[in-house]
Amino acid sequence: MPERPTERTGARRPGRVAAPRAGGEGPSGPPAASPPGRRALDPARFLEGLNPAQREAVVHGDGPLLVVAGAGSGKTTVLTNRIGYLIAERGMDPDRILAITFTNKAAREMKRRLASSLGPVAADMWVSTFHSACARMLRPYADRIGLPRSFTILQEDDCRRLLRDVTDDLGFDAKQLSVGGTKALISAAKNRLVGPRQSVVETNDARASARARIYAEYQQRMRRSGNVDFDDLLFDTVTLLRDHSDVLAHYQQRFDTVLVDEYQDTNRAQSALVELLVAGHRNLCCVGDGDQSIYGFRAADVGNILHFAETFPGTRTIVLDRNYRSTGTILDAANAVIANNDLRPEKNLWTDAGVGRQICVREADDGDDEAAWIADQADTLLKKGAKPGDIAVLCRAKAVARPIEAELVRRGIPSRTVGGIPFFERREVKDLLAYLRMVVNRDDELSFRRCVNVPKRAVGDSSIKKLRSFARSYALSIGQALDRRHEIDDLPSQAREGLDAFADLLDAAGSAAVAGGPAAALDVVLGDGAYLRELVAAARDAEEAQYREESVEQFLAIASDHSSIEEVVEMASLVTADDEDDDGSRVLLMTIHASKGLEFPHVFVPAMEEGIFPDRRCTEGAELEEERRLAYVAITRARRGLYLSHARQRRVLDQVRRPERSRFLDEIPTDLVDAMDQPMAASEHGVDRFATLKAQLGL
DNA sequence: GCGCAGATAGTTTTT
DNA sequence: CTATCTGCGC
Repeated sequence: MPERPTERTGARRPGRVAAPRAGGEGPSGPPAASPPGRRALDPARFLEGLNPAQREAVVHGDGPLLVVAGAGSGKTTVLTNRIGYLIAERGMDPDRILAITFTNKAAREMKRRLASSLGPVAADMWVSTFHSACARMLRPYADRIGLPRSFTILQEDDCRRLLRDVTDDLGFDAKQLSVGGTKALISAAKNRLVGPRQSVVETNDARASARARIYAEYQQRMRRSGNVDFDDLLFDTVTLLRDHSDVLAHYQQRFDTVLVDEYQDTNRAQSALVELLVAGHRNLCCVGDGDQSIYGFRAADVGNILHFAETFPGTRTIVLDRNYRSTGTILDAANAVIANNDLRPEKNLWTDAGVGRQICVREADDGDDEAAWIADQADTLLKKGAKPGDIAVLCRAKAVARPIEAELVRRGIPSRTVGGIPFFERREVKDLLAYLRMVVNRDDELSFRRCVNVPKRAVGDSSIKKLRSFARSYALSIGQALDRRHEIDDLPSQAREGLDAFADLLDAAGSAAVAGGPAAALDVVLGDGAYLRELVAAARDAEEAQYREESVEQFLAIASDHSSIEEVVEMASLVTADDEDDDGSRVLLMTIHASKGLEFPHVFVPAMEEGIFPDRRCTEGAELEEERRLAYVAITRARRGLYLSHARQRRVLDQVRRPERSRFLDEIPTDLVDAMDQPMAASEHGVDRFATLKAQLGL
């Protein structure tokens, strides 16, 4: 049976004790056997094994609390233990705690830990990403801001498709106004809480003002079809709370305390949301590290955390700078690199874990040589007893990972690229999702266009165009136009029949969903097998056909796990990362961004070259500092071994380049680096040392 | 309205 | 290099 890509909360799993670090755990009986009821919780449990600073953060009472938590300083422990302590010691109602994380993965991990220390009550807590929390708060009141409550959330590529349409329809040249650029501009505007109107006012140059007009039209069409994009979730929720004091009051009273993880990565919209929610009681605990702010490109504002105490007067600030993760050498390197940034928090990570071994820096001939070297090193580590899951390759950009993965595959080293092809981005899954969306929200024009003729129903582009222009001339949504299709006279009869069949199918799927849930609705959609036949026919080979069929099966399995179509659709929109379990059996390849919050015994960072890392567009000012923070994040993922590499020659965009080694490499003190500046194999495994020496001597 | 082939543009990082 | 788009013939 194929592994399901998602998993719901681990609340029902038998729990382990939330292990406080630093092995001071007595033999005081295993609570694992029966998760304790709330009454039975002993607050002291949440302080066990914590250092003084961590303890202080856990027991802090009312009022704003900022925990500046360096990498590997036990911040997740502090956050979860604080929640446990609030419940156990202060009798706080789990149902009235809002904990916000940045990624689904982090949310899941926190839920898991809470479930194991608190038992079933943990399931009542709101532990979610900003985007999920917003969707949840927004939906019941969506009509207040002119959105149907059945609004659906658009994926990135749907947004782009819509933007392309808008760009064309307004008569702009897509070559001069790239969709990507426009999307970035709109996204930045929304994240700074700038609406279309203000955006038009703010611009002066021609290109930006064209984009502002596109923004306005894009927004209008989104509304008309009952859609929101990711950024709208934040923007609209803030608007809702700002403009509707009764709703604001409701949510302010709903939550007794709010906790936010990774606060350095919040943007203006997110911090505004938090400020609104806690304005009454000011019970807010934010955790973060300015040095790990790596989402500036997504409008994150480090200022949110750097100026936290000014925004919330009376803030208690606690710095966690004792690192429990890495060796002294790795920390020294990280500290040395980040010290080159101007704007940063007051802190320096330290450890008493010992120096550890030196950092290995390898200069490779080219990308292939680099990949071979990494595979060699990984192989050696495995032979010495490391598990594949102890090793991670962290890349600045996804493209860098490809040749490395290929090499690992060639060598038979099990590996997995995290975030490769997300499940919900697969074509067949998107097709089926479009059907579900249409059942929930018939006005969703993009979904309509996606599935109306899949499988073929003789409703081609020109028929869709007629339907759209009919809709436009009567100010109807696409769903209303569909329902009044008989009033359109110039539709070919085949298309007419196709639309009839389509509308009937949606109705049938809708009733099936009411009776038997989302899986039943999908059964109706898949009904006569036409879709599957087409899917298989379109596949290049048998392998692809099977892969696609499996996707459909998996999607059915996911659907049958949910009680309503709405739930499936929302989950699919919000869960983006692929959630396969890491069972430690594979070397992981991922972007540095994706690695935040994780740790590995051995970390490789390839392509440490000017132009790639730092990226060629980010070589000065604030952008360079963000690149440097990224390097800091990468380095601090490593527990024991750190392997940095660069190549003298690299093919980028099919061009051969000869990049300089990254300045970040030169910011690491040379005494921390393997003395020979040669393959790790040299010092670590005697065999290769002679070969290297001989090569150097020209023998 | 459909399907194929060739062109083509796009590549930082993600909820 | 590769997913997506355009244009052409059917």
